[in-house]
Amino acid sequence: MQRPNPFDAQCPTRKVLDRIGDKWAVLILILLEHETLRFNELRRRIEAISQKMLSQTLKSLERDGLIRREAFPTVPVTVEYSLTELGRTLAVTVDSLRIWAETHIGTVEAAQRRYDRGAGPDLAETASR
Amino acid sequence: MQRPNPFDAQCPTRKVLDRIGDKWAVLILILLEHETLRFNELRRRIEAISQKMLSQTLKSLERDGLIRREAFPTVPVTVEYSLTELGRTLAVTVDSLRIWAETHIGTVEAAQRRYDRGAGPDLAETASR
DNA sequence: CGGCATCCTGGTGGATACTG
DNA sequence: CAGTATCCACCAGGATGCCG
Repeated sequence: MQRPNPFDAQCPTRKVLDRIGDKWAVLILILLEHETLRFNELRRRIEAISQKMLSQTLKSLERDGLIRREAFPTVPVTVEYSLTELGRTLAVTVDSLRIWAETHIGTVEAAQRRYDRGAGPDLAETASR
Repeated sequence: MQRPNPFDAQCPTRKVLDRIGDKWAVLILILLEHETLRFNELRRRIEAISQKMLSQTLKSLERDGLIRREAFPTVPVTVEYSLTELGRTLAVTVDSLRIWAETHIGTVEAAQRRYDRGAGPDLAETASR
């Protein structure tokens, strides 16, 4: 079988990458990694997410088999979201991104300030050829 | 110092996460992980990216200190892009995402088909409380 | 509580043309 | 070759209102 090529726009692997590209999805995966949460609990935890985006993101994560949705017929209704086994493996991987971000945020911000200060940071770039 | 909280919209860590959320950025990092490339080479490799998005993405990656841009005064001008040390560490992390995607794409697609088939996949969801 | 339907806007990104 | 500049269409996503 041929190796998936994420640089091809049609590649299914690219679709997965796009899904991860969704920042809300990433945050939800990280949150659910350690506990089961209800809809409004998620809403409160993720500052500034609209309920539209939350419900939309939850639905596609469920469709992808990454999270499990359980509804309990209480009044009012109670709905719990948790990771599936598959989701758990992705959450671990994604969490390493969060860790990278937390670790290197300082370096990145310093680079940004340097870049913003001088339009031409390094003059060594005019090497001969 | 207080732990960065990516669920707070203002958190700088979230900004990094958002950057990774950019699918083009991810693809560029992966491409540059193993070789230095010129502008139009990148353009050819990443199917369907517009030159606007490419140049825009390259610029912000450079600003973040993740890639290095070197221009050579040949005619016509030659520009090479490569990863910085910082960029290399991120590329490694991001690459694990690509691997996850390639590994589990089959499972995800199966889950999607199951979900799309029956609107109510599992009936066990009506547990008592 | 946990959503869905509708409406509406701003900003993302494509297409095109031009330049050093 | 490696971009920048301009214009513009589209739709992601916020706001609001309603419902089981």
